[in-house]
Amino acid sequence: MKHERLRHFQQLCRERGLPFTVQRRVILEAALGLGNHPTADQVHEAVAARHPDISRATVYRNLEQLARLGILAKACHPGRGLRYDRRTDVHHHLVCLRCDDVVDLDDERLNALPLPDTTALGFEIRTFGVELRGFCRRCREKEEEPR
Amino acid sequence: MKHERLRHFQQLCRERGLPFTVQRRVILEAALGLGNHPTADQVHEAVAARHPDISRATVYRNLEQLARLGILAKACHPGRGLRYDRRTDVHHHLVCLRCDDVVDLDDERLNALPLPDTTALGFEIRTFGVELRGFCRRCREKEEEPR
DNA sequence: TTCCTACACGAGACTGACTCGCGACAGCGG
DNA sequence: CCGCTGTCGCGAGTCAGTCTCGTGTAGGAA
Repeated sequence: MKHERLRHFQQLCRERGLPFTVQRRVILEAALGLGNHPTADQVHEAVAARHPDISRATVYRNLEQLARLGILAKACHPGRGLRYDRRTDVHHHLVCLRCDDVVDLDDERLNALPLPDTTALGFEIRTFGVELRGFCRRCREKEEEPR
Repeated sequence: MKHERLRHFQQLCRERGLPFTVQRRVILEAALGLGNHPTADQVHEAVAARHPDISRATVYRNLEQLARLGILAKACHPGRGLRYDRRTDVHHHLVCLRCDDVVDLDDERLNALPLPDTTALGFEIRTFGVELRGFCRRCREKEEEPR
């Protein structure tokens, strides 16, 4: 599975004329090998264990690149880069994958979502929200191909 | 509506024996007055316009407090404090409101969610995920009342 | 009203995450 | 093997967020 994604990545690089560097490969391998949603610095640490000469900036640049190509996803945890929302009721977010803008959305059907039973996990659900990811109007208008 | 939430806040402070300071009130007003998901620094900026003597640390402290009391919600945007997710398929997240931990969840019914029509907004949905917020097992076990 | 105490506040230094600019270097196509 | 183009490593810079500590103030008691 890891292998398959490496090949996929290599192919994408070729298609877009991006050099397939050693660093890129190592960084992707490390990211795939790490479990639950690592930060860029955690990936860097993992990379540095075997390749101490790969710099932090390179790791940041390449994770960004990998996310743009859709080989990795971005996740965001609360705790850092935090924002505050004056709405505390159930509502949803449209998140632009290109410009990172977020706008609120109300939708009856999403509000009425059937919540899963998480008691087996010991998790007590208090509230929820759906994150719809895609491209906003503005970004679609300046329709450049994702670099 | 703003007034009502201020009263609600004042009442909560009283119940928990928290001083209802001028700063707290001003900060809440500012946060309610700002639109789409301001950062702590944006709130600070808005506050500073009329109250230049309110420090940044105070704004941070109080926003945190307001979120704990449930008067504001935390939202997180991609862009900062970013994490990378090796899964690019549709899956969902359990987010603990106390310790900010995030774990993956798979659920057939959530995967089959009826997505709303956002063409009127010019937004093109590519993927989505449901964020279930609540309390994880570990935090529920050290069941202290939320301060 | 005045006093008391616990908590909150302000200032500013500090930490750690992230970015930028630049000269050197390495894929890759020819 | 050569040259072009984009990437790399470095190190300094920026910015968000936190901590410490001495001072101030809300709110309850007298």
